[in-house]
Amino acid sequence: MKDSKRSLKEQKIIDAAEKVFSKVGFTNAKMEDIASEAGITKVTLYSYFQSKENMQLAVSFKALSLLIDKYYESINNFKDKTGLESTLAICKLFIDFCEENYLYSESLLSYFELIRSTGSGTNKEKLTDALKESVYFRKMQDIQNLPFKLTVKEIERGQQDGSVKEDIDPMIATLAAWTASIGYIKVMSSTGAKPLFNVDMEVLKNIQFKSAETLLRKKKPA
Amino acid sequence: MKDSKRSLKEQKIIDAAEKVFSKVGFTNAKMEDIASEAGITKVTLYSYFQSKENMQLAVSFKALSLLIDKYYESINNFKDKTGLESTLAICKLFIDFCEENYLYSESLLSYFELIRSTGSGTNKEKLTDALKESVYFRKMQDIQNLPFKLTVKEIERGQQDGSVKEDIDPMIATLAAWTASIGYIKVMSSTGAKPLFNVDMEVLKNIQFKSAETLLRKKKPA
Amino acid sequence: MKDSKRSLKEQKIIDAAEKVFSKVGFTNAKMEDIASEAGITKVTLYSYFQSKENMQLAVSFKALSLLIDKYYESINNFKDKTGLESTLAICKLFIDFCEENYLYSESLLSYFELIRSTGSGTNKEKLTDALKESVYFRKMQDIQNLPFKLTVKEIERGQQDGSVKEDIDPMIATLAAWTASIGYIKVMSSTGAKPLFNVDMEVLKNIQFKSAETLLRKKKPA
Amino acid sequence: MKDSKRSLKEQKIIDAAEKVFSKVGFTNAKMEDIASEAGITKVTLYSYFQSKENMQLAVSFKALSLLIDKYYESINNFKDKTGLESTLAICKLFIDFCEENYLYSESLLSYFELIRSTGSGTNKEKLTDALKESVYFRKMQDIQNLPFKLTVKEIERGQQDGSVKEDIDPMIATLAAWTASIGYIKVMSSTGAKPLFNVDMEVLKNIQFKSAETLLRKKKPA
DNA sequence: GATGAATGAGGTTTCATTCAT
DNA sequence: GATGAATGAAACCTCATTCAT
Repeated sequence: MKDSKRSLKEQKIIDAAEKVFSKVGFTNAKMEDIASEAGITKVTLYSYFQSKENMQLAVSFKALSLLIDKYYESINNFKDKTGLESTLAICKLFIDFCEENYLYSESLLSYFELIRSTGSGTNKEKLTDALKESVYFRKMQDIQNLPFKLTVKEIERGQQDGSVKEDIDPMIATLAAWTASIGYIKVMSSTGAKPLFNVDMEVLKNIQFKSAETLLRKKKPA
Repeated sequence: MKDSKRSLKEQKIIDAAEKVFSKVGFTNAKMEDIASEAGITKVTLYSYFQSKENMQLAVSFKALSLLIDKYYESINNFKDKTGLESTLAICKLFIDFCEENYLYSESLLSYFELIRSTGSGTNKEKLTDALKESVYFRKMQDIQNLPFKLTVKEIERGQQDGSVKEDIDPMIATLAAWTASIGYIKVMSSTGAKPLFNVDMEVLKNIQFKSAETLLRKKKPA
Repeated sequence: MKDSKRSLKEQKIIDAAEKVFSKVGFTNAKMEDIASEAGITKVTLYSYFQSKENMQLAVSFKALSLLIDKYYESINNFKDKTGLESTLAICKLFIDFCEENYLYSESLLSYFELIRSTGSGTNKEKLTDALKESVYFRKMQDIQNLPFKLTVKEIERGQQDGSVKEDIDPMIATLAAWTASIGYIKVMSSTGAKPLFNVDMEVLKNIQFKSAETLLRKKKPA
Repeated sequence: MKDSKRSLKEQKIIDAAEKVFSKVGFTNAKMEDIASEAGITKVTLYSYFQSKENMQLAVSFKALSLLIDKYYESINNFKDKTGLESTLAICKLFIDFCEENYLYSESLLSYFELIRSTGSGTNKEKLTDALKESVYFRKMQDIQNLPFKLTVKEIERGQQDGSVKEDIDPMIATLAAWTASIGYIKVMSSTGAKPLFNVDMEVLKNIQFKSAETLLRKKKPA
């Protein structure tokens, strides 16, 4: 099969996987169902993805790729604005992205949890050789830090153009923003976007958002 | 068997389950292994916990119970301090608790993700009748909101004693703090507490913590 | 416990077992159910009967004892009649006995199938040492041939009083009668005494019965 | 898999089951053992036969099919002989068949006992829906009456060609013959074909056989 | 002796993954 | 490359039997 054709089919399978993962969650998803959703058989599925976990990696990769594209796009759109504005735009973008694609945010999280095993004493087993050799795993390794790097760059730009505090480490700020977003997503996802305790989740989102701004914005000199 | 004795054994089993879950993760954990870790057979295990998922609920319940106990203790210790101090202590406590017991934080998260299904159209299947009827599920339902309620109460106390801003809704503040903590935990757990991009996670924790304080603390009148 | 008391309880248990065996069959019968039917616990049950199979032996023994009692009674009632009449009475008695107590006929059959293992190459395993040592097994061995012997004796009496053919071996005749009865019982039990193919089972019984008579009755000299 | 291939494998499994059932009896037979005897795994076994009971039905079906084939063959061989001769040949065939294949005779008996539940108040539970829906159960229902029908037809032929009494209901005669055979088989199987009380079982068989002949044969007019 | 709990054995099921064609 | 069948691992379940108190 021509590469392009194979690639097309691969996308179709990933789409099917997303559909199934979204509906029943990764654990409950059956390879059989993904295959039939993609209009192929299980074995063909396996010729594209060597394992179920690999499949999830593919989804993670798609998620991260999409996210990075959006980052680039946003950064480009804000290239004439301040670094702070660009950084905040990125933060908002990330939260919105996760909110709109719960599956993607879960995939990303699960990926970062997966690689956590490396080095630490426990559950090293999770990261099998088979996995490490997977195409998508290597693809992920290549881009996994990009979102952070891009954000760092914008914060640094902000520090240069005077919109962002100078006494904050850009990497720390990036992680702080990431952290706040992840937290919001997790809490939000646990509630299914329904008001929790009568609290409109939008209000909560804004608070997290403001909090990031507070962290970054340079106070105007009196 | 006397209730107390059965309860004791139940605890022993939960301990075994925690050990196994911690080592290999919930998905990879084998009932057989949990049983032998607890020094019993699989069948006996099933006579205590109707399913593997039930077992996880038991761990979640233990986690939440422990957490709530700590909440009460902290609140009691801070009863002569301001509401703000008590609230911040609770926040710290939560983060520390999760950090020290990754398994517990995961269990809690998985529980909240589980109940997310109720009402929302998708993945309702996850919440089977069998699960709903489980003792631990009902126990969880009884206490799941307590941490929030306790936090709200302390914030309200802070508003009365003048240590906490009056223009903030206590519930929203609680969720915001919870959100920040969850985010930190998730990110931390993805890294295994190793420095991420050369950033000491303790610094990140402090930022999240400060952020909560900023949200709550009433500015001193000039 | 006094022997008499123990014996009484034993009977109560056997009664319970019979009830349960009759309702769901030996294989589907649960020790638990037998115990609760007898108003005791499973372990107590085991203190009376070392195994489920032993229990069936007890039922078999009760069945055979009852049958033998009836044989003696009938033989006594017919002691002034011819040997043929007495023999036929016994045959009828056996069929009626089995018909009225399907469970008993099954128990007897299963006992004879059980002992079949002795000596023959296959399924020797069935007859475990534990079983051989069982009280009821030994009791059965003591009386298992009595019905045959009693029948043989009546046939011999018939040969002496001229009512039964002299050229027939009494043991063979006995077995033939036994065989016909067993066949009838088996077929009957497969149909639950409902007409089979519109044939009234009573007619069938009579045929079997006549057949036995034909086999035995000495033709009157012309 | 082609139907023929699947069917072939099914036969292989049934053969394995027969071997195991014969050796240790249905109750003691382990699915695992049947599987390994058939050179497959337990799961594959289950993909062919939904349950152990189903497997027994399959054996019953094979037994009945074989028997029916023999019936047809015999009837064909005797088509130029009298109806009586053909009928007696069938009777002999049945007895020989059971004698040579104890497992088959047991299977048939157990099948007829199984369906006995229908209608009668007790032990209806035995006949679960799952069983009723089994392919082999339905197959059995389709052919279960064939042996009787074929026998009836031969008896009727005998009545027409003057070899069989006219005053006997063919169905009753059929059942009588069946009954005698079953009885013989049961008694024989209880003894393992060893002489019982020093009686050669062959003699007994002959008696049963003669008895059938007596029942059927028309007396020659003087 | 009586009891509740535990055990061992094996039937049944589901599913990711692999094999043979 | 695609397919139906098979495998292995493990969840889950029932029940006769035994243990500990």
